[in-house]
Amino acid sequence: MVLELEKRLGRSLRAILKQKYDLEVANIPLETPPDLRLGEIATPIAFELARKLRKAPKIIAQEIVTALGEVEGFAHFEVAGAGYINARLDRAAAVRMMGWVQSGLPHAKGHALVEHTSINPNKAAHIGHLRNAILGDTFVRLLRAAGYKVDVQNYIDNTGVQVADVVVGFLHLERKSPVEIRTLIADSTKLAAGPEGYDAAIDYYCWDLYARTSQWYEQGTADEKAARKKLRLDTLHLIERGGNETAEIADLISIAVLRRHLETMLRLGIEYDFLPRESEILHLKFWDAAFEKLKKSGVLYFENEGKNKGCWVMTRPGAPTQPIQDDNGLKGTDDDAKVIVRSNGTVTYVGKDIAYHLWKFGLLGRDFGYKRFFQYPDHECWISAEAGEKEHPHFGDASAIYNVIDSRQSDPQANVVQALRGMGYAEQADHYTHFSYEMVALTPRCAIELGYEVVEEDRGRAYIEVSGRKGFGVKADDLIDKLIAATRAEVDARQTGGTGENADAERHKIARQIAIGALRYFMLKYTRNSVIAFDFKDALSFEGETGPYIQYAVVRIRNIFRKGGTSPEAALAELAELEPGRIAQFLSGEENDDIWALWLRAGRSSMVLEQCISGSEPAYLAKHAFQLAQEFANFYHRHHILTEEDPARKTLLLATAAITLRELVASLALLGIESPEAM
RNA sequence: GCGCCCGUAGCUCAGCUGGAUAGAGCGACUGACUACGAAUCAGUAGGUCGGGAGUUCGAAUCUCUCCGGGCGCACCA
Repeated sequence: MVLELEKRLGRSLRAILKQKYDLEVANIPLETPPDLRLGEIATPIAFELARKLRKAPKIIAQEIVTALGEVEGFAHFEVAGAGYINARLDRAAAVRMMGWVQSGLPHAKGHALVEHTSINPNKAAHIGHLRNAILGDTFVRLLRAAGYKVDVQNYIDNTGVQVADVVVGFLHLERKSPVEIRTLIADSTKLAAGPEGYDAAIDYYCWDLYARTSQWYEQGTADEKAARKKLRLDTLHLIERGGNETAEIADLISIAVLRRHLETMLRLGIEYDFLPRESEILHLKFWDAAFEKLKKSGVLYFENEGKNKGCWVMTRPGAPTQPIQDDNGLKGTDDDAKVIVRSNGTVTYVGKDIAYHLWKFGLLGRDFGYKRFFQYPDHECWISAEAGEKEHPHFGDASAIYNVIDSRQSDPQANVVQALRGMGYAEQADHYTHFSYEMVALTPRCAIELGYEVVEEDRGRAYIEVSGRKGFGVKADDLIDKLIAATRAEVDARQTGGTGENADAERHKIARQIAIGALRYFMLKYTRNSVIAFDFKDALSFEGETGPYIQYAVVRIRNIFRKGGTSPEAALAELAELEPGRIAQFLSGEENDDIWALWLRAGRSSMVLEQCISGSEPAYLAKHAFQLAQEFANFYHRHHILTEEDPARKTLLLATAAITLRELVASLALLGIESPEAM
């Protein structure tokens, strides 16, 4: 609602500036006044024009207000302060505008591809991965709500060193045979379903084994260390090549761990459409196709001199585009260039990534094979395969891509974009978004609480980085379990869900909804480039700026309708029957500002959604939902709806609750948070 | 050395493309349950927006510089 009105006002203002002063202003700055008493929308445009027109801002503002006359949806305009133009909305009209079911189907905006999670399939997911997956999943929901067709991908590096390390651990540290490994995986799946829970699961097993193997590389004599490092490299090469027993073991492990990751993420309502794997990128020769294009476009050149002699390299972003020349005009070498093909002929990570991203945009001329892998309640998740199923959906060919990858990888990401641009794909490069975010770290207190040794040097720090290699971190499933236990205790204390036959199932469901709400909100309330210093005290909090606070507002509204024997739909239908004059009466005056504030906030949702997408920042919506809930709590305490004697006013109050409910539930859903029936 | 990010209340963080008296949560202290359930609300205290200079009618926001912290700068992935 506010978005539409702002656009309308912007158009009117632009027309006036053109007609009156012959000025073309592309973007009229519009803002929210600090106080409702100053109106709902304001513009400081007169300040900007003061110099150009050589007139006082106040006079310009007055001229514009006079020229504006009447604009539909607005009550009136006024000049305030040193030259602000403040707009006051026609409150009754705004309310009636929102009361109708307006949203409709958003128009098609294009095909977006979001890649997130992408955990190395060699250990359990931890809180850092949760932030990635929750950010990515939420952004997917936002894009879909805005009208994009979205494919969700989870890239699986099943042939990298991390998987190799676990394979080395199984084969050489534990000296397990392939048969034993197979049995272990099968058994762990059964055990994890029983009382032992996730502690018995394969990803937990690998968590410890990976840490032990990493340590093992560093132990022993110099000769032993060298031998172990060689073992690691040989294992990696066997896995990359494929078609051997080591590669089969690696595949077994990575598939089993991957399934666990999908299960963990499903607990949070996170689903994927496609799982492209590195093994297929290698075996289907994506690189060969990319290499030809890179050479042809001149992005890659062969280095004959300097430290990168014998490599195919590319110029880094920001570096001079032409090879460096010395004082004598002789072409020198760019030692700072990025190596893409090593002197031994193998491709680096960035090289493979360029090929993969050409595929994402449909520019590679090759495709994956596709196999069914994981069944969700309402759709299938596919995985890449060398020889896939005949019938399969098609992925790739996106017009915009979003890579949810932590900020430490911004350099390689920039290299890939640079390569695309260099190949002439400027349009694609412009729609390539590195959706970067900062890591989740542990506070020293939290680390000590978990029983980790914290060296003196780290105790004074604000946070300590999580490390899979060291086995240092909080596992995702452990955290979820802990949250559910805590919410269940609260639910039991309140006897939410009653004491009847189905009480246990009901309470479990509610506890789960609240726990997930708390976790997702916790990961979304911080803006992307803020490091989260994780602490159980904050993550297990259900009060204040948290998911449960917002869910509680929803439950309260539902209780009102339940006790009042009516429904939100009925309340809005009744509102439509009310004459505008009465609505205006109930919304005018400062004593009713809190009611109007709720409508206004609720009416900002689509604007917030747009901001979230243009800024790639889900935190704006998290904040918005909280503020809406907060304003409702305020309203709730000030007005007792069900005992309101004036039926017309009661209708308006009920409609206010109905609109708030609609927007809260919708906002929570976009954040991936369910709205419980009771709590 | 080069690049990116950060520094706002005791703590954790918002502050949108520069705009009107800098906000929230937590913590502290006062109060409010016979109510549409207090996972709530009202109130109080608490900030030279890291320091300095500049641009501007106007700077937490833009530029420069300094200080302090984090992360990247592989023929690793």
